[in-house]
Amino acid sequence: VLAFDGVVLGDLSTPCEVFGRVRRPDGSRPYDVRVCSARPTVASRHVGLRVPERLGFVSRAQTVVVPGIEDLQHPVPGELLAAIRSAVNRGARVASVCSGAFVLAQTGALDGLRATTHWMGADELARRHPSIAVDPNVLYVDNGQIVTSAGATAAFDLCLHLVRTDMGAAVAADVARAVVMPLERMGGQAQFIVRDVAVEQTSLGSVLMWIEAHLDRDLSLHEMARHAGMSTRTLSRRFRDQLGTTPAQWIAAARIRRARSLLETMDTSVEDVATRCGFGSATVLRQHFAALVGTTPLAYRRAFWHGARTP
DNA sequence: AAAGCTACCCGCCAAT
DNA sequence: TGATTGGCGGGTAGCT
Repeated sequence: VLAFDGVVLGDLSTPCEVFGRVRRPDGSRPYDVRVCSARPTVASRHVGLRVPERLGFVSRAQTVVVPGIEDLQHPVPGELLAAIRSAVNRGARVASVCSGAFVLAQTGALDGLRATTHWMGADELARRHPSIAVDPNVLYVDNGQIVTSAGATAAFDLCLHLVRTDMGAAVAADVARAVVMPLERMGGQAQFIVRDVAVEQTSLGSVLMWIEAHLDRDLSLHEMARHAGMSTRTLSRRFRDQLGTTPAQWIAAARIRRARSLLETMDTSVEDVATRCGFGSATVLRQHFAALVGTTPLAYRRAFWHGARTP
């Protein structure tokens, strides 16, 4: 992970946290995360940092992360660009976060590729580098060797995506839990993952959408498998391999998302919400709600209500 | 809150 | 031969 004067602190710390917490099933750590900079200390907006590794270490990295810069007008040191460029040339994987795409673009590594960056900077990036196809509407763009991601929190998605391609979905799901990935993305992996071409092409993409559309039904593993055209055993395996969860857990998370949405906008009883989400009873809803959201349905409604009250 | 019971999950193995 | 699938069974999480 590169550091430099004017680095965006969150973009720097997120890869450290995510990759640093990854564990294989046997407990070992697949990633050795190092922060590298030209000089031993760098200044970020709110803090000063003492950085353990120099840029020379970049030549040993398999993956190089380029965090965002606070000021797009500030010139990027040549030695930093040189380190990135040589990493690209020897085939290392290079990923930019947020405005880090501007740094990466200056090395020429993005020329002719699709890329993304913070949406506020998308136009500027396209203006400075006309040969880059800038897409501001995605969380990240994976070109294989070169990866770019959008604003701050998309760094989580980028890192988890890389962990998933390296280590598989189960390991990625574990680390997502460890860093307390927001429920929206974690439980609702439909939105997060259906966008992902690799997964969308597999059989699960359509099954997940079918499930989402029939959440209120009593979905048994059997029924889902029949609809998916595979055995229950294979379906379970698919969930573990591609989503890192079990069918039942995934459905529960999807139902809770639906429940939250209903609680925010509809003034009906918890019992009714439970029925509409496919939970057998309000008790079951409360149990899952506590486990996934951390509160009770009514407390959640009190905090997040934004519908029209109907007497 | 307790208890019985269903169905889920996953390791294992034979078959494809 | 290696990869994938589907069935079996036991241990149990979760539902009634």
